[in-house]
Amino acid sequence: MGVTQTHLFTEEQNQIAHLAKAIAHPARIAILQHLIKSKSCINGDLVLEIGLAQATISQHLRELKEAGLIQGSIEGTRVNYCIHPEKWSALKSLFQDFFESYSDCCEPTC
Amino acid sequence: MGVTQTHLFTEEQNQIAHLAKAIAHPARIAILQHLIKSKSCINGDLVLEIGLAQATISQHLRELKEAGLIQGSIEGTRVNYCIHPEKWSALKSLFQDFFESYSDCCEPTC
DNA sequence: TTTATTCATTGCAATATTACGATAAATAAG
DNA sequence: CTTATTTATCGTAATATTGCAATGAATAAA
Repeated sequence: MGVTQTHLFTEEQNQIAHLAKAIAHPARIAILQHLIKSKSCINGDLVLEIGLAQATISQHLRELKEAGLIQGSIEGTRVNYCIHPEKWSALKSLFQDFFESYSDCCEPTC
Repeated sequence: MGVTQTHLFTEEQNQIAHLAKAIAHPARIAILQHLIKSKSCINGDLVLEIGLAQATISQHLRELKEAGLIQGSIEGTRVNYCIHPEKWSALKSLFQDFFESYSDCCEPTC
């Protein structure tokens, strides 16, 4: 137990849940918002901006990278992280479709 | 440790993260999709539809209820669960704004 | 070369999540 | 009243997440 039974669900259900999990932490939202605001930014900025330890930020960045939402390019001793445009679009579409599958079709009956 | 430092983040960041967490499990996505499809439905249906144990489904339903995304009304021995329309709208708006804060403003620089 | 800077990784502790059997609570059916 | 049926809750085990200090790896600066 303690492990999600992904085989019980559709590809789409797992995909939505997986991407939701990637953004299911305020630090990761803060990171994404900061990347959006400053277009591209370096890891050190984030440690100052957010009050978490460097190791913790690095871990959150890795999770976002593994989900495909951001990408990083090495620039000397620094790393330039930014939003992955295509993946962001895909995320947006996936969630939009999911959210609209309700408002399109349904009226509450209880 | 192991506890999220919510005080470091804005209300909005915590809100988005919290709602993302509520839908960050394929079983909960499956439940929401089923509620959407069948407009209103009972718990027992979900146990059959999804392959998880009754106690597990009940737990997921509670999490969705705590996030405000669904509501349940007792009907005999059964409970009629359905999407909470206002909360669903709020969720949709919150995420839409978040997603569009990127595509509105930014071109990748790396 | 030596030293500093930046970021990733490792290892660990605390806590949260996922899943389920067992059981309780409430109503319906007999 | 007795017996299902349905759902919630409790307890527990397995695993995942969060956070950080310490350390490593790589480049830049001196």
